[in-house]
Parts: sequence; C-alpha cells; structure tokens
Amino acid sequence: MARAGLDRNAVLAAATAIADTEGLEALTLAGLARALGVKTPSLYNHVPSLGALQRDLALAGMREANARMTRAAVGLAREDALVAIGLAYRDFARERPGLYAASLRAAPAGDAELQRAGGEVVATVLAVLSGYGLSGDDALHATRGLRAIIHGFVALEAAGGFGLALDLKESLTRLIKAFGKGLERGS
Amino acid sequence: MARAGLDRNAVLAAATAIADTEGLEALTLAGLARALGVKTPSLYNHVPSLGALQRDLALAGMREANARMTRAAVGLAREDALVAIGLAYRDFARERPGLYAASLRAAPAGDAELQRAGGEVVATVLAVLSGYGLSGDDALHATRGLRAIIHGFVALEAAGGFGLALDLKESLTRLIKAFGKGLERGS
DNA sequence: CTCAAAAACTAATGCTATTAGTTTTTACAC
DNA sequence: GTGTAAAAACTAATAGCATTAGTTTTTGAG
Repeated sequence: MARAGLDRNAVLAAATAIADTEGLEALTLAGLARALGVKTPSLYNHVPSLGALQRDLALAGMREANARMTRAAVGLAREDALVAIGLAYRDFARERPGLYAASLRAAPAGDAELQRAGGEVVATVLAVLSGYGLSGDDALHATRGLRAIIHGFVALEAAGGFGLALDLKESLTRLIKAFGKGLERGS
Repeated sequence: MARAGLDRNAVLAAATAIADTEGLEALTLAGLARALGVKTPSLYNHVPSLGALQRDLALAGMREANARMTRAAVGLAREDALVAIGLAYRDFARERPGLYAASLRAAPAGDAELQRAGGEVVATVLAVLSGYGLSGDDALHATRGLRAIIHGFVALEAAGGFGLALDLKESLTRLIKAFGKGLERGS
C-alpha cells in the first residue's frame, strides 16, 4: 500500500495549512486524512486525538505570535515599541488565521506548556511597558490594558466587526498611541 | 405520548439555559431534546437547525448586551458613561456566558437582523462618545477603540487570560478612564 | 363530531471521532 | 542476505451528532 511516510510534524504542517486556508472549524481528522492520502485511523499513529492536534496548533500559534512581537520590538522603545508589537500581532492574525484562531480557544488550565507560552507573551508586553517606569500594581494594570487593547482590536477585525471603509491600521495605531500617552502621567 | 407543549420560545429558553450553565459548546440538539423530554427530531417543529438556534442566541445576546449598556449609561456623561457601559458589558459576559459566547461567533454577513443588532451596539458607543465633541474620522476611530478595549478586556477575562490576583474591575475601570483622558485632547 | 394542521414519533442516512484488531512495510541485528 | 520486531498503514466496528422522510397522534376550530 506504499507507506505514506508521515510523522507528527508532517501531520501538524498539513493541519496548519488547512486551518489557515479553510478555517479552523474546517479542520477535521477525516479531511486531514483525505488531504494526506491516508485513512483516518492512520493519523492516530502520529497524533493522540483531534483535541491534542488543536492544542498543538494553539501552542504553535502562541509561539509564533510571541516571536513576531519580540522581533518587531527590537531596537524600539516606548510608544514606537507599543505600536510595533500591536501591528505585529495584527499581522500574525491576518497572515495565519488558523493558528490565530487556535491560540484563542485553547484552555491553558492544567497545561503547563501552554501556560508557559502564554506567560511569554505577557512577559513581552511587560518588557515593552518597562520603559514607562511603572511599578507594582500600576505595571500589572497597564499590562492587562495593553493586552486587552491589542487582543480586542484584532479579534473584532478578524470577526469582521468593523464595517466601515476607514483605515484599520490607522485605528489601531491611534488607539495604542493614546494608551501610551495615558501611561506618561499616572494611571 | 402526551404532547410536550413546546414552542419556539420554550426551545430557545431551554437552549439559553444550557448555554449559560454548561457552556455554548455543550449545546447540542440531542442534549436539548433530552432536557426537554422529547426526541431530537421533534425540535425541528420549532427550530430550523442547530445553526439557526445558535444565531437566535447570538441575536438575543446582542440585544441584552445593548439593553444593559444603554440602561447603565442613563444620566451619565463622558468618563462616567464610558466606565458604566464597559462594566455593564462585563457583567453581561459574566452573568450570561452562553449568550455572550454566542454573540461572539455569529457571522453577521448576510443577516440583516443580526447586523442591525450589532449596529445598535455601535450606536450606543457612539452616543456615549458624542459627549467628547469628536467629529468625522476622529469619532469613528474612537468608536473602534472603545469597542476594542471593552471587547478585548472582557474576552480575555472570560477566557481566563488574566492570571493574577489583582482586581479585574479596577483594571477595566483604569483602562477606560485612561482612554477617556486620551480623548480630551486630540487623537 | 369531524377533520385538518401541528407536534410528536420511528427509522434511516451520512458525517464525525475513536478503538480494536490485522496486515504490511521498514529498519536493524546478526 | 535473512529474520524479526516495531512502526505505520489498513479494515471493521461503535457511538454520538445533525438532519430528512415518512408515520402516528393529538389538538383545536368549525
């Protein structure tokens, strides 16, 4: 039957491709097996379950998002750095919609690896905010705020929640800059 | 067989109850029929499909969210009004998690009623922002910004994205106030 | 009291994930 | 080279899901 020569990475790559092109909800083991030229149960030689596959996608998504954000912020500080990581995250969501969607609906509770990846994103944001000289609760509230801003904007855009023909990149840039200004004097 | 006496509203109410208590992903026609003491196909006398049911939940969710926000903003202006609608939306997400989740993943494209409900939420936000005397693109960018802030914060909180034992209501209030301050002078 | 519509039912189809058990291929030891 | 054991494919089966078709039962209006 001419072995297909799959391994875990090949399965994961094909799953990512499907999720990014056809949407995460279109990722099924049946369809994935079809795309790989194999019968569905064969996938269980490489992946424990559909849920585990989705979790792996989520982990890959978080890591890629974090990598893009840290790379974007290199050499920048304060407002410039804030805008850079916000736009980098937005680009990630636009270019890898499947990984992005997977990273959103993963349940980090009880999954150390996933929690660690999420923690690294938080650390990136915190690092960028360190340039504002915040301390204690102020820094934590600000971190939450920036994460909420970026996530909220990107999620609404991805869901098609912004109807008008008004430049989206401009909206996000303005929003982040306003937030940055708000950080310069207390709260 | 002693007719169960269902109608569309009874089915919708039971579906809402399941979604709010067990999670939207636990809402299946099979489980819903079980809860109503009826066989699955009987539901099709009242509801066209599972997808249509989810859409109805989404519509109900948007309407309730908007109702709560407008009610919360009555008699308030500027910063106070901003904070009030933000906290009202957060309460909605916490108290009606099923309706909230349904309202997020509905696809408004091609659904006039859903679009209208979404438009009313936008109108509420715009009305609150009118107190800042913004005009043209400034008002539109600001509307996007406030929606992103509120949605982002609430979504991250609902997903358990905020780990620390730091007061969440305080975080959101600070974030919205900072945004309000940013509106007072340009951008 | 009749009768037609509404609401329940049973039976069936096709999709999904998943498990069990079987065959085939490959790689490595000798 | 050859034997053997693990890995990777397979077939077959189960269970849950949404959905459709066709049938029976109940109800309410005339």
